[in-house]
Amino acid sequence: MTVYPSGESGGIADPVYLRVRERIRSEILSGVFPPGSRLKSADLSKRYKVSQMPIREALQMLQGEGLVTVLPNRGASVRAVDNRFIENMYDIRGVIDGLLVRRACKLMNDSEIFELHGVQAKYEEAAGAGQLDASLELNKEFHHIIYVAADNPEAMSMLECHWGLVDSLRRTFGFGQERIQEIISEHRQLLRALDRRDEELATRIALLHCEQAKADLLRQRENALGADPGKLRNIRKGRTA
Amino acid sequence: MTVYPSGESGGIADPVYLRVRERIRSEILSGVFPPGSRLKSADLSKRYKVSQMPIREALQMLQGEGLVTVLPNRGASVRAVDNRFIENMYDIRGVIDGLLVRRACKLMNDSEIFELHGVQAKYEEAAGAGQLDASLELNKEFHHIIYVAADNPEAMSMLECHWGLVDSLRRTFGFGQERIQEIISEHRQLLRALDRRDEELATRIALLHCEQAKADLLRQRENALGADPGKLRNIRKGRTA
DNA sequence: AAGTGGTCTAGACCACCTT
DNA sequence: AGGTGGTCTAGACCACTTA
Repeated sequence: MTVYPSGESGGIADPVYLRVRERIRSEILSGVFPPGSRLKSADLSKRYKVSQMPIREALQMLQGEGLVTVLPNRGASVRAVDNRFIENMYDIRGVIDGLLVRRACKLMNDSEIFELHGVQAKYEEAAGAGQLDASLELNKEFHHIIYVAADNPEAMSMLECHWGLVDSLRRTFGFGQERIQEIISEHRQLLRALDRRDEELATRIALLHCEQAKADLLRQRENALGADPGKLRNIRKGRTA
Repeated sequence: MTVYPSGESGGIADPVYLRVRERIRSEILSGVFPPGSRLKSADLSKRYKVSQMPIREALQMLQGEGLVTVLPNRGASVRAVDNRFIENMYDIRGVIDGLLVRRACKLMNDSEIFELHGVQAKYEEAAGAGQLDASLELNKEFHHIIYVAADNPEAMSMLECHWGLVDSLRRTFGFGQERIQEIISEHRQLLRALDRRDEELATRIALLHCEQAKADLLRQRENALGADPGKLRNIRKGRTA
């Protein structure tokens, strides 16, 4: 028996095109397919031992995530995951998150805010104990509750679509020393703003939260690349594999 | 010889999955497939006389536009294009547009702003002469120049992805009497803010511009549905065709 | 346990780029 | 023209839903 974890591709993704999507994404992020390289369906077909169609689908979805570019009759190529790309992603994230938090602030009832406090408590516990997986999950849950309350499924799916990418980056580069404490503090500030129903403040904090996350991720990435210079630049605009 | 009109699917879309996408989109918007109805690839396959794979692709893309929902192993269904949906779309549009205008305000050089003035002049001319197609096109060009200058291709493609939908809605419901004059006025205000490099003001105007567009479209739609009540509610949660 | 309908495969087809 | 590689088709396969 296979169970889908409530709509997201969070756990074990059953259909081939979803599994292929995961593999391609992780291989792009780990540098197997360098920026600019072309992703030919025939190659990938041999590599993953599946036919071309699921690969096409996976590539389309990855285009939705911003990781690849697909042109009609011309195939797919890897979008460069450089500082600019990460900044762009987080800038988008920031404004949409702000939008959703603003609306959530208007629409959430007290019991939902109470639930949020509970998740935050569990998050602080897991983060304090240094459990990365659990805290990533709880962090996701924290924001998810807000997104659902904002009652804008279109915006929510945009954000959650990018979450896969952000998650992968986080698992690759980790968090800075003090970032966890900052996250906790920012979440607390957000909770306070929600408690007071202060839309302006809540929106501002959400934006700031994304700015800080962006800055931290860029720092972490800078460090990782500085320490291990060959890691993501093995080939410049090279062949597929 | 077939020529692609500069990357967008603006003109004649060659590959089957793009043509199918256009047809499904227009049939959803014209009410052939009512909200909530399931889109079965086998049915569509017979209807359009193509095999299932291009249809799958088209549905995936339409999911990206927000028009349909696709669940793994469970197929696609039509997202309700109701007031809430339109509001959500324009809310997203507003914040991303704001983001791009803010950055464009920082990054644009004088010649680009000059070009913008030129497009605006042509827009006012076409709009004054009541040329709907030309003015829609020039309006698109106006915003496109700003988006390109903002140097955030990820955000730009999100916006332009939704443009197809907005365009279809506009062609269906048209503009309100005074809306064209408002657009001209709002564009002029935006130009003035850009001339002065006033980021805050420019961002605020961009947001307002989207709010007004949203309000106008909702009014137009309300009128159309009021005048012709059966048009989009022929079936409630009905079968496919 | 059968049925419906989504997914995958292999190979043919055809658009675009190179010579 | 030839080659590469994206796209399309038909049918088999298999997951999920009905009875």
